[in-house]
Amino acid sequence: MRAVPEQIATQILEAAELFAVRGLDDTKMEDIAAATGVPKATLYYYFDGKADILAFLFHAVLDEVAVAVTAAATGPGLAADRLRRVVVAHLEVFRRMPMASRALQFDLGRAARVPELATRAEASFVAPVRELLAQGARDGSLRPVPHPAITATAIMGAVTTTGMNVLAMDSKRSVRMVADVVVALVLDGLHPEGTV
Amino acid sequence: MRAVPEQIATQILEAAELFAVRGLDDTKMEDIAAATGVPKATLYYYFDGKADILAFLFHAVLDEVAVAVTAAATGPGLAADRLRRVVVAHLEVFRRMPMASRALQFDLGRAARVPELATRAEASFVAPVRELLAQGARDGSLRPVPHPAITATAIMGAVTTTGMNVLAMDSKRSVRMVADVVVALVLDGLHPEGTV
DNA sequence: ATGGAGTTTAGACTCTGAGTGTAACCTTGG
DNA sequence: CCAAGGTTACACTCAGAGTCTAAACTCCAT
Repeated sequence: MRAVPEQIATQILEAAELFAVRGLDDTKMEDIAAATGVPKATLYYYFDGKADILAFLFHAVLDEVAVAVTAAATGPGLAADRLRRVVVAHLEVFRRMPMASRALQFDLGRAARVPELATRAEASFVAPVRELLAQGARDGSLRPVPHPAITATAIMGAVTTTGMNVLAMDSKRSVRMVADVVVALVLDGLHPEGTV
Repeated sequence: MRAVPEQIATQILEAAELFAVRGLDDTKMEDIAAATGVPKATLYYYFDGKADILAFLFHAVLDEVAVAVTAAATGPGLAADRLRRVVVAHLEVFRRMPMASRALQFDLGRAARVPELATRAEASFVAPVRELLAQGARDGSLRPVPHPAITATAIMGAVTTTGMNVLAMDSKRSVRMVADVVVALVLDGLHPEGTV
């Protein structure tokens, strides 16, 4: 993949809906050319193929997540507060880039096969949350957990699944409300008050 | 899709690894024929095409989940105990059918596009858990939540993501241990003891 | 201005692989 | 023994990804 000009990058992002609703396979290069206004030959000039265009899109989403999550995770305050802000920040990406998020979910397998993308997904969310769990155990704002990596994975699953199924699919739900539900689950659990 | 003979069904299940590691597109009908020992023409006799074979595989996984989760959800005991058993039952499927689970995750988009499969996935997990949340609020074993559907979605995300990334990918982790971690997160939350 | 390097595009081409169609062969119950 | 339906080989069509070529254009640096 060559350095992609601004103009083309924007077009691709805006055409994310193509991939989101039909998936990579049912999207012809000519469809992409038509939707973006970038001729097929030019697309091949910049990208190594159809999958490479998708990878570019995923890259953009994961960058967005990485930046937002890192900022939230390394900000001020107790670990528990930062964890809340991490969840909100991640969920906001689903609202900001619903189509690209859906495309990512849609062709997840293809993304996972590009090792760099899988690593980046891990680094964008699981690693920061795992670190936050350790800090929370230290500053007393979070209960120590026996397997932070697995707990972090579970939290990521809760966030991405709600982000995907609720925020990216239905623009009427507010990010704040969904975040409150997820944060309440993750921090308070489901046991009735005073039972823990 | 015609009624698939036992023999062929078993072969397909066993060949799930093909789809799990390469995805549907990079798997040729000839690959499937070679892996299963079922000639290409015979595959086309029983299935409506490549995607239909994948749908059959997904069907098998979701049936497994639906049966296990329903049994756990409708068993005896308080809602909180049943919720724990639901999580364990669901996670056990990832261990029992790791390759088919990975295939499902891999080509998730394709599955979601087949409406019947999407509905079935919803009915297999989200609906029972949502119902359990309502029962738990009644029997006092679970805290009432403002948006049970979203909470149920978040729980499903936590379970499927850990099942996928931990159990289906790495056979060394025990289902019991992973289930304990997820259940602790979902029931107790991360707040330190006595804070809630 | 001129030449060269890189960008952009059209269009024709190759090649892979999904899916079809046909006909042969086999198996089994009546 | 026949008929119906299961099973298979093989040859075929067709869509679409990706390649190649060459022309046109842009933007410098000399």
